[in-house]
Amino acid sequence: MNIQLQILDCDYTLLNGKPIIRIFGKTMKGETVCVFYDKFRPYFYLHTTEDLDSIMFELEKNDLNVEIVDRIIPIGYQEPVKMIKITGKDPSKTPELRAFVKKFGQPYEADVLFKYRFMVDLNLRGMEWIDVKGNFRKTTTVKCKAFEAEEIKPIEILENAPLKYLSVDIECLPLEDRVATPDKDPIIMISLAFSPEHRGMKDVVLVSRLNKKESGVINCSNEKELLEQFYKIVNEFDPDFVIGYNINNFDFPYLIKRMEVLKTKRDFGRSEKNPFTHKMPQKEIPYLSGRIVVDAYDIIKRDPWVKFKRYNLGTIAKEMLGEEKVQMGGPAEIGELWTKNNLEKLISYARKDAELALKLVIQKRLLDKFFQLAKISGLLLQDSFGGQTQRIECMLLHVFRDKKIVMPLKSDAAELRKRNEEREGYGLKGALVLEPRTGLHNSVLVLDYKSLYPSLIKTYNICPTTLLTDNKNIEYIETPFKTKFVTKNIREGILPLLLRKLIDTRVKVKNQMKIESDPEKKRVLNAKQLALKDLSNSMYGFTGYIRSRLYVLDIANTITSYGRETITKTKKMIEENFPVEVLYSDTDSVFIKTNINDLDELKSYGQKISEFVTKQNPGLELQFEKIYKTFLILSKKRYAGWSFETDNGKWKDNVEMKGIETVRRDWCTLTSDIMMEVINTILKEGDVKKAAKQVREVIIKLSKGVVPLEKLSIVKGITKPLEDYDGIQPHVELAKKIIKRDPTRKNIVGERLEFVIVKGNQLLSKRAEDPTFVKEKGLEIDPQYYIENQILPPLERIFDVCGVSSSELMEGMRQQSLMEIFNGQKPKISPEETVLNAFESVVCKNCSFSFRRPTLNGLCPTCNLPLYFSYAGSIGKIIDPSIKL
DNA sequence: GAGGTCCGGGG
DNA sequence: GTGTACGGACCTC
Repeated sequence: MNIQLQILDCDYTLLNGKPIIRIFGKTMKGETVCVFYDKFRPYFYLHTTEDLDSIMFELEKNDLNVEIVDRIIPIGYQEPVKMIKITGKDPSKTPELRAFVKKFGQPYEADVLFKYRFMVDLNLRGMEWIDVKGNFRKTTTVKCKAFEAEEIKPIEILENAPLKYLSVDIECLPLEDRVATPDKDPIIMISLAFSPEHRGMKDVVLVSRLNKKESGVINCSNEKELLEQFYKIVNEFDPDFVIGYNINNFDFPYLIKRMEVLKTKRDFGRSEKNPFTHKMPQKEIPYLSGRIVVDAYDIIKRDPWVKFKRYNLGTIAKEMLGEEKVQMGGPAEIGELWTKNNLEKLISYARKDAELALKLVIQKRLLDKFFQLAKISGLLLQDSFGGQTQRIECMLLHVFRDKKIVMPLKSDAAELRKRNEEREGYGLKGALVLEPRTGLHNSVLVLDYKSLYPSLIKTYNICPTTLLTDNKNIEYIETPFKTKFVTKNIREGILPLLLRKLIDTRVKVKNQMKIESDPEKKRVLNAKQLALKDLSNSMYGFTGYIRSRLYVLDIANTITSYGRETITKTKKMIEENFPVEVLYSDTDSVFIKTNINDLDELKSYGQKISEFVTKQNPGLELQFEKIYKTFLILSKKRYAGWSFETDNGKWKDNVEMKGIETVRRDWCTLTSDIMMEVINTILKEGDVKKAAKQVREVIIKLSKGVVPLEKLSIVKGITKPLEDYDGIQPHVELAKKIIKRDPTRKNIVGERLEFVIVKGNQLLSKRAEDPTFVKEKGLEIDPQYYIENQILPPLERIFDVCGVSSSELMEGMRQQSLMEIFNGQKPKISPEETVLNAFESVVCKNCSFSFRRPTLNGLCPTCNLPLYFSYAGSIGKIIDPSIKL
């Protein structure tokens, strides 16, 4: 008979020293099935320059199955060579075998995980569907139905099987004055949330104490029973996904340790595999066979597109779901509520946390992109949460197999050392970032190359497999880095081929998206195109990543050098053919200053420039990206702009900031507020003087002590016992004071302390105080600290490039009394005498014509009258034009 | 700015 | 499990 399954997980077990592959999957009806397959053996390749026959003889003597095959070595363009394919019996013995055969030559693919060896060979991919021929059979080794396979084939089904999600959150009780440690401190509650409902429940809280009966709560007589109940429910519900918030780093390791301590069953995966964490030097990663562990925290934190100030569940739930956690005054309150048997709040707190983690994953569709990454790359979903390297490796393995190319081993310590040394001497030169013309500018166009590196790889056939290392008489392209690659006519590189497929598919998917009306299907398509984009963009990094299996520094350097050449040429081409100036450029984008004010006109001008450049650059496409009506650039990678982009034909504006942090953990909200205010004034009103005034007003408010304490408090966490801190830090000193004042508050490790700096003669760090304490005692804050450490440092650079020095910004602050500054006016300077130290343009006051650079004789070409420098709305002389030219 | 170190989330 | 985290912020020189 045949069954069809969606692949959730894959591993193997040994039976009589032989491996049996297990594929855990789900049928369209929602049945969990484990497919057993015993016809697959571990193997790898050996390349040697010695006599093949004698080595074969030697290997056969050791009871190994050997065969001579033709394979291509991927680094450097070359023809296939003879290799020995060595087939073993037990995958776990492969490292031994690999070490043994190293004396005969170079092994290939001898460190590919057995499950992936199998999946690649049968062309199977995580979350994809398989059609299996075979029969159901009885087994006790897995907890679901078992199916003995004769034949396994991939099939194309777009839908997902019905999947089940379980969210888990534990609460524990620190017994002593320290963070909860699993070898000593008990778990008091386990909260579970189900999707779909389990026996009519959408959630349940397990409590390790007998208490009054309540719906949605299961009382257990002790912690051991609590763990047993948990085990029972997980197996009954049989989830495909086990979800949590920071579950990888906290809940799971803690649970496992407690189960060990209390000697309860721990195999809550779908097989009886017992230790279900991989022990790694510094970290254990939970792994449940047959299920997928999903840590919402991990996924949200790693999203490169959305950044949050903090990643605790409270902040994330509020920002992403608009929901609040149940308020709890830290671990101390948990202990207190538990001791006083006041469980109502504690239960709702636990219940809410599991619910929030579940909602994040399901409502925010956190898994969509990973489903697609698994389907495209071939990784199991569980492994798709990791880094880019594994994804590329897996994709390459699939293509390499088709093309009879072998995958090199991962680098060992010696190889890594060598690469590190090579890097130091030889280096990997990155992208080109041009020195910007700092200051405030108007009417700036942003054009950029869409996927520059992937396009370059495709266009120039850049790949380890096409790199020409010796002088063969063959058709090739020489790159600006002086490396040579054979042309596509000779052999299409694997990276170019993969990228071509990824990019073409992405175009197709995006077109499908446009005509798709079903929002559900559209969402899946969108996840797919995002996954394709992620994969295309990470291809370049693979050749330059130090632990890469295809580490070829020359290739990484070739790509970046092509990038640098492209952007340099682009700038030149634009400035030579259009009356504009390229203000700044980073990697694949150019910022162009124009004299056009109308948005639509600017856009079509931008398009005209990009078309012009694109025409002269085969394989590459420069695109109009957006307009900055005003653009303030401080330095490389640090700028702000008032952006205008079209959305369905309408202009949408936004104040954007890149590299300028307005929000930082170690800044108080007053700092963030004033930075935002200043940048907005400068960008939207073009009024630097007004912005400076806004700063002076804040300084005056600080001096008068009228700024609310909430705006001045800084938050820092106590992460370790106080005696372990070396230097003196404000929040640590405050912690000491707090304990001195209130000895019952011993458990301060792990708490986040809020503090303000107050006036006094002591060292700064000794003057940190709790805001509530400051209010109670009527203490005064230290304005000098806030001005010098919180207000001025982030603002100085902004005003500096706008031509206002920090002494001007603080003008008179030290000499005059505060009231005088508050009321006083700056002396008036006639426009002709204004001194500027940067300029935007040169203007003629007579005909109002403006130029980008001064004329040679300093006179207006039409009126023959002296020209003036214009900057941020004022006209005047320039202090030292050579600096800014 | 290069290089080294600490830290995150969780209770 | 054919294994051995990671990326960013911060500090120091």
